[in-house]
Order: sequence, then structure tokens, then C-alpha cells
Amino acid sequence: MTMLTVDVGLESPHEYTTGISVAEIIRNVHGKKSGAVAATVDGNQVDLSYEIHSDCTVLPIIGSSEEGLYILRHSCAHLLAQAVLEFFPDAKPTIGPPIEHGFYYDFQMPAPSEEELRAIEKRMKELVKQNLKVEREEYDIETLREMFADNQFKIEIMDEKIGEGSGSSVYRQGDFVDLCRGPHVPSTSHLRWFKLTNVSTAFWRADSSRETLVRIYGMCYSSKEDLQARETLLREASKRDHRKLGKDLKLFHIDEMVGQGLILWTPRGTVVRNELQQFISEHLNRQGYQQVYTPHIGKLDLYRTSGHFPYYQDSQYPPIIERDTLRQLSDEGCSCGDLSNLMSEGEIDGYMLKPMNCPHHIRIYASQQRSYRDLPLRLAEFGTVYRWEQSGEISGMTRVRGFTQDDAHLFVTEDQIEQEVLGCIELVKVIFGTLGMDDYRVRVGLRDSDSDKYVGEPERWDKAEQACRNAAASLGVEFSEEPGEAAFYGPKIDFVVKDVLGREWQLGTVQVDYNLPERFDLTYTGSDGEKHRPVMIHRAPFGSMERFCGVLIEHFGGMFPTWLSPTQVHILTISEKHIAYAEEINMKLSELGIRSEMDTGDDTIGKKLRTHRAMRPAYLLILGEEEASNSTVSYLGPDRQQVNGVDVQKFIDSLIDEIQNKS
RNA sequence: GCCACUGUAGCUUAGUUGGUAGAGCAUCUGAUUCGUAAUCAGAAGGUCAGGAGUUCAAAUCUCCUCUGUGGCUCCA
Repeated sequence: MTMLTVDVGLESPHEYTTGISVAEIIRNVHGKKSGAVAATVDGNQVDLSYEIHSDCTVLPIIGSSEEGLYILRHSCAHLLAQAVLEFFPDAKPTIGPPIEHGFYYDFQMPAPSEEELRAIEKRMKELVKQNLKVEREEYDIETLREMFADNQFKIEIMDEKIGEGSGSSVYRQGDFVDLCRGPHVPSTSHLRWFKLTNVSTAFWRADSSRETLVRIYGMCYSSKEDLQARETLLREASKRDHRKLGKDLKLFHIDEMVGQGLILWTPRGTVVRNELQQFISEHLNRQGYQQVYTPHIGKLDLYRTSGHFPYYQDSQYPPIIERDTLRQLSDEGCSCGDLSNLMSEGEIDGYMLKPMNCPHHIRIYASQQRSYRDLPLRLAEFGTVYRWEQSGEISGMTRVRGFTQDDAHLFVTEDQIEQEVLGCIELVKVIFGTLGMDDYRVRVGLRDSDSDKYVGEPERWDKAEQACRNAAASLGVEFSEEPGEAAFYGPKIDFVVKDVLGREWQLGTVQVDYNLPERFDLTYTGSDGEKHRPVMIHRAPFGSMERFCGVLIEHFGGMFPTWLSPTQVHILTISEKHIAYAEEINMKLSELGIRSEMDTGDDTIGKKLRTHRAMRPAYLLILGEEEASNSTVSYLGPDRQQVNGVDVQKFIDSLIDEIQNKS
């Protein structure tokens, strides 16, 4: 019997007889309760049943590790398919991969109802209790074709992924068999902590012209605690849903009659937006930006020059045509198709709702001669743009058809790119910091060296990419480089922020652009007296006010910090004897620019507290006999702890302090 | 845009196999003037998302449109 030398990750290797399974090795090294769900042999993932026949390195994959969770979730997808097939024998399983937090499996089948979903879940739990062995079997392709002959999806996968003459593996648990590379957990008892979450649809191969499939999603973890933590988080997230809070707290309204994806900012929401815009403006001024206003529409020709029309025609509102032109075209019997062609070819002109602010800003740049002394020229605008998002995409404030970018365009020399990109990131850092969103990262989007879709010379790209890298690095912000993620016209930086629940939100970007200055033939006079081409930087660090406010609502769960709070103080009176005192305080607060509101109605104080708490003001003042006779206030602060008998002036001073410090 | 589901008063919702809409909160009017998460009583409020159809009869069945939700796809 041959002995093998196996590196088990300890100081000295172990010796085993050939043919030993990795499960036995792991049990030998790490004990019975190793928590292993699979293993790696020389870095390759294998099942625990895998047998060793030569010297190698064997390391366990623990269920709670990232790799281990991936395997648990993958196995859980199989378990789902097994249960589904028991209820729906005609269902055709297609693919079932692990995903973040869980897994899904796509089937060709009728959509299961909520009750059926719960029944499937229950059955999965039973299958776990049965502790079915999950076994790997290998077959040649002909045999596999026979085994899955009744499932055209599996056949299609085989045709594509498995070469003629070769084979692949299947995994069997009970009477369920699935084509799969593995590895998988050794038995179903490892799959205890899962839950089916929702049913949706997807297309086979993500191709809308192919079959529609039913996708069942589930979450899966290695421990009860992790599963429960995830469930708690999801519950908390749904409580914070900005669509619900936006309605409850009267922050914004979306009206069927106005249109899909169009936000109506109600007075309370407008306060939040204005405070934010004002805050951002202060920083813009500090950083040498100049603010501008530009109209919501512009001539088609402007967007022909910029390239937005007709390239992005499908994701824009259709153009606006002048009345006389329309009349004339109509007299000539022009069809819609003709009209569209005429517009694309530039035969007729019209106006477009702006999908971007840059063309307008570029024309401001071009409105006068520029010299190197003018650069960097930084034009900022809270500019509202309109884009025709697909109807199925539109959601709350985060995916809309009309939105206001905290936009700016910087016209710079090539040497200024790095410093200006740095300035953009600095601004983001300050504002995220103020809002308590300290956890964020940036993605540096670089070009894909194999592609030729990019405009501009490679040397300039190298320089700009390095500038973005340096800027990100010099701020000590966590960043990742992502080749292939650049826009065709230049490298970019995306901001991804984590909210209090740890959810990531992609907000704004900073993008270097060589293309538009070229298209608009922008120039500046250098110190050498020659004409040079400026470089543009687009930046909208928060993306849009709509999206950003939506994220903030969820981040704060509707409980805004005092400076942002739509109403900062709600004054509640105990009885009508204290109305005069309440009015006096309300007046004082209003004069100081503090947003306060009174409830002098005849509800009991308990009822008033209940009502006003629901609106999440920063402070709830309670004014009665005690307070009126001593010139004090009692309040529930942002932490909802009660403080009694505070001198009015002291209260006001600390409130103003808090607002000014944005603390 | 595609697929599935969904839509009843401002909000949350009840409404059996088709028989002609009921409640709570909010609103308004009275009464009550009260110290910490719902004071009492009364009134008003609905072309049951919109349209067409089937039927003696439609919130309920069929079709179309619109909105919303979950996904897919897309995102300058």
C-alpha cells in the first residue's frame, strides 16, 4: 500500500494511505466537528468524498467561509429543485446558482403560489431531516444526454459546455439528479438555515426572446444566527423603505396623473432637499465652483453635436417639434418613420428635454475666448435632466425619469486632472462624513486594453487613469480598479456608499472626458499663445437629489438629523391654558429660522405624542403648567429621551448649536 | 421593454359560489381641557384604477389600457 505525503496546512505534512478520502483526512486533522462542507486539493475545490491518490495539499472549506457559503447555497439550490420536482413533476430545472445571501433556481413551470412556495420550503426541511447523501457520479456525454433527454435546457448547457467525447458529473440526492460540476455538501443535513424568499421570472439565458422561466429565490446561511440576522435586516430594510416613509412622512409624492418616474417634492421633502443643496453649495463655493442655471430643453442640433442624439434616442423622451414644422410635415403626408429619419439626419430641427447638462455647460465655456488663466473652469448646476428609463425599471425615488443632478463640469488642462479629481473626492468625503456615511468605497473604472471602443490616445488614457488612481489613493479611500468599466470617452470613479444597514448604494461618478471637448471643438489659449484642447471632468458626486434623498431616507429610517429634519421642533400643549406660552416659544423659534410646528388641539398629551412621534421631528416639546410658570421647556430629543425643565434660552442655544454644527 | 403578480375612501383594509360596498385611523362638527404611544359622540367621505364586453344583475367573470410590486434586460 502506497503512502502519501499530504500537506494539511500544519507545520509538518501528514502521511496517509492512497485512496483515502479528504473527509477522512479532515476528520483526522480537524476533528469531527470541523465544520467542513468541502475541501480544496492543491487549490481545486472538491467534494469531501474525493479520494487522494498522490501527494497534495488538502485544506477544508468551512461552511461559514465565503467559499463554504457558496457551496452551501449551491447545494441549497439543488435541494430546492428536488422539492419543486416532487410538487411539479413536469417542471424543467434549468440553472440554479448561488448568489449573495442565497441562491435561486430557474424552472420552466407555472408560477407557484405563496402557499405552494411555503409547501416547497417545508418539503425542503423534511429532506434536510432525512439527511440524504449527496453523491457525485461521472458519465460520458452520451449517457448524460440520455439522462436529461427530457430537459432541453440541460441539453443546451451540455451542447455548449461539454465537448464531444468528454463527460461531466451529476449530483444525486434521493431520487433527484442534477447536472453539475460541484462540489456539494456531503449530505442534505448541512442545509439547515435557509428560507425561500420570493418568486419571480427570468429569461432563459437572460435573453428576452427565449423562454420565460420561473425563478425561485432563497437565502441560505451556515448558522441560525446568520439567517436570523439577515431576516432582521430585511425586516428593518422594509420598514425603512423610502417609498413607504416618503408617503408616511409626506416627503414626496408620485402621481399617476403626472407620470411614471416623475417626483413631486412636497413641502417637507423640499426642506430636506434645499438643506442638502445649500450645504453642497457652500462647499462648491469653497472649492472655486461657479454656479449656473441652464434651461430644461435645448436644440436637437446641440445633442447631435454632443452625440447624445440619436445615439441614446431610445432612452430619451421623444423630441419636441415646432408647431409650424409639424403642420408642414403633416401637409406633406410625412409618416412617423420619415419624421424620425429626418430628425436623425438633421433635416429638421426641434428641441429635446435635456438628458445631460454638459452640452449647455459646454456652450457657456464656448461663449467666450478662454485662456489657460481661466482654467480650471468649474461650472456647477443642480441641473434637472430627463431620461426615458424603461417602465419596468422605475421605482420610487431611486429610478426615475426626471431628476436633478448635483452636476458640474470642470474644464481643465491635462496637468490639472489629478488635482481636480481629488477635489471632487474631497467634497464627497466631507459630505458623506457629515451625514454619518463614513463607510464608502470608490471604484476606479479603467479601460479594457483589448477593446478599441475608446476615444483618445493611449498615452493620455494612461495619464488620466493614473490621475484617478492617485486621487483615490491620496485620500486614503478604499478603492478598487475595474478594467473595462471606463466610459468610452475616459476613465471614471464611482462612489459606492454603505448605509447603516450595510447595504451598498451606487451614487455618483467623476468622469474624465476627452470626447466632448473634441466634438465641440473647445479650445483655450496656452501660455505659448497656441490653441489647446481642454479636458472635461463630469462629476455628480451624489448622482441625483432624488436618488440621494431616497438613500438618506432609508439610511436615517426617516429620522433625519436635526439640521435636515423637515420639522425640527413640534410643540405640544398639555391644555388650552398653555397655548399662549406655546405660541410665544413657537414665535421665538421661527424668528431664529428653526422649523417648528404647534399642536394646540384638544387631544390628550398621550395622543399628541403618538401622532407627532410618527412624523419623526428632531424635538418634541411638551408645554404645560410646569413649563409655563418657570419659563422652561420639557422635551423628547432626537434620542427620544425625556429632559424636563430646561431653561428656554438654554434649549434654544443648544438647538442652534446643534443645527449649525450639523451634529 | 419583457414576464408574473397587484389596484376597494387621504391611509390600512373586510367583502362567501356574480345579488348592488363595511370597518379602523385621518378629516369635519359637537362635548371634553386632560402631564407622556389612541377622550367620547356624531357627520361627511367610494363612477370598487380606467375603458369595453358577458349577464336580468359585475368590486367579483373575460379582454384592453394605466399604475404599483418582484424579477429579467438596459443605464450617457
